[in-house]
Amino acid sequence: MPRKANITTQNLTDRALGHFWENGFHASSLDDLVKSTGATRHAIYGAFGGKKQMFLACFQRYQDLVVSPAFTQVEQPDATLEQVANYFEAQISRAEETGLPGPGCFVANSATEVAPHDTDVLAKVEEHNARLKLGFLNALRNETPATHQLSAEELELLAGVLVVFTNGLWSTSRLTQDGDFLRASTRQFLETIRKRISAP
Amino acid sequence: MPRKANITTQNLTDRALGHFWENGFHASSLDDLVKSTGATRHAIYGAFGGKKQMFLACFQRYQDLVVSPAFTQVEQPDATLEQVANYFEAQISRAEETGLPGPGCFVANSATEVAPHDTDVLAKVEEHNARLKLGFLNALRNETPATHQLSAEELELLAGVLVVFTNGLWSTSRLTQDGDFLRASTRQFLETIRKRISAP
DNA sequence: TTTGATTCAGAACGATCATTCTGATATCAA
DNA sequence: TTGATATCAGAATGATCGTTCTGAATCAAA
Repeated sequence: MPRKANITTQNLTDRALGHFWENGFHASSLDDLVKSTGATRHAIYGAFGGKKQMFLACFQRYQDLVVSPAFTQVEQPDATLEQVANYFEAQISRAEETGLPGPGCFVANSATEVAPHDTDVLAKVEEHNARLKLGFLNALRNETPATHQLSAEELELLAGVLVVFTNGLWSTSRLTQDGDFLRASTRQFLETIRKRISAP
Repeated sequence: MPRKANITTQNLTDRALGHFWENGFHASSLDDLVKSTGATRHAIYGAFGGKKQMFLACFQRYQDLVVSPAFTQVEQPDATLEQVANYFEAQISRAEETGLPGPGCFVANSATEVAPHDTDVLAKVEEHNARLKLGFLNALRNETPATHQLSAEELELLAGVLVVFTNGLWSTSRLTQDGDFLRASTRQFLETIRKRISAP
């Protein structure tokens, strides 16, 4: 049992998250993490076992801290595209407060940089994308009028399209400094989806 | 003037391109590049001046070798969404031949990994995205019926949506081994766009 | 063949990487 | 206070990084 616990494992994770989020895995050195967390190397290795495990802990923390609070509304049984729009707005305004161009999405960044070469990260990324797809599908179903225009397969594909767009959007948020552009793109996209699933 | 030129600068670039494309900038060491090109360090530094400049040369080579051949059809004055679909199909089938999950898009990868921390790469990424947007806008205009439903601003935003989707799609191609999923997603997306710009 | 420039393979370099280790310091039970 | 333990700051370690350098091999022109 620890005698002193000035820095908890969760605090450590919270402070490291920002650095991994912004710089990715390879460009985040242990020195950087020591500086940004204020913890000693000993503490980091004691808490996680290594840089990689620390990264995975930050991944999980990101989902709990950033993804879930904004996305649970999409997963509600009665959610529609309005909740999807709220989810996008929440993430865009958060990015604006932090400053654009921003770090984008921790998961999307990991998907391109780390996941292709690391099965652990790949599994977590796919789990995240599956969650997004399920939530989007839920909203699409509720939005679709009773007289379905689209088959179940088409609806599922559309949910996948939403996931693809989402990943592209957070990628864009690493480059643009214009939050309103992200907002307008999202609105156009959702308008397009809405027209697609509405009755002709 | 060189006495011996077994390996030209272009050959060097071609061979390094694959490694940077798959592994990104940070995870591609000089040792890796020496091995994958078959050239000496001396040759690499003589031809480019450093790892970073070599990366930029590969970036340009990627555009000439991969992007332009598939995208010029979208930039033709009479191009429509059919050419856009052909562009996607060309890239997806190329990825399938190379093997999925694949390296995705060199530019999209660089956009998340390198561009936020390097102004040179950022400029090239933005240039690429601007080119895509212009081409997509061209196709959207030609596809739109004479009695416009959408304003010029909306059409431009839609072109931006296409760019966002594109980046998300190539990101997905780094994770999935199912080319038909990419195809189906693209088809659904383009169907959605088509319905959006068609008369009601 | 001799010469002089060029490319070669690979060693050398200083910096930095992730990881481990070492005393000194701080904390708590007694 | 004392003694045991946990955390501290930072040095040590071996590996690897990007870059430069060295001497041998290779070439075209004399």
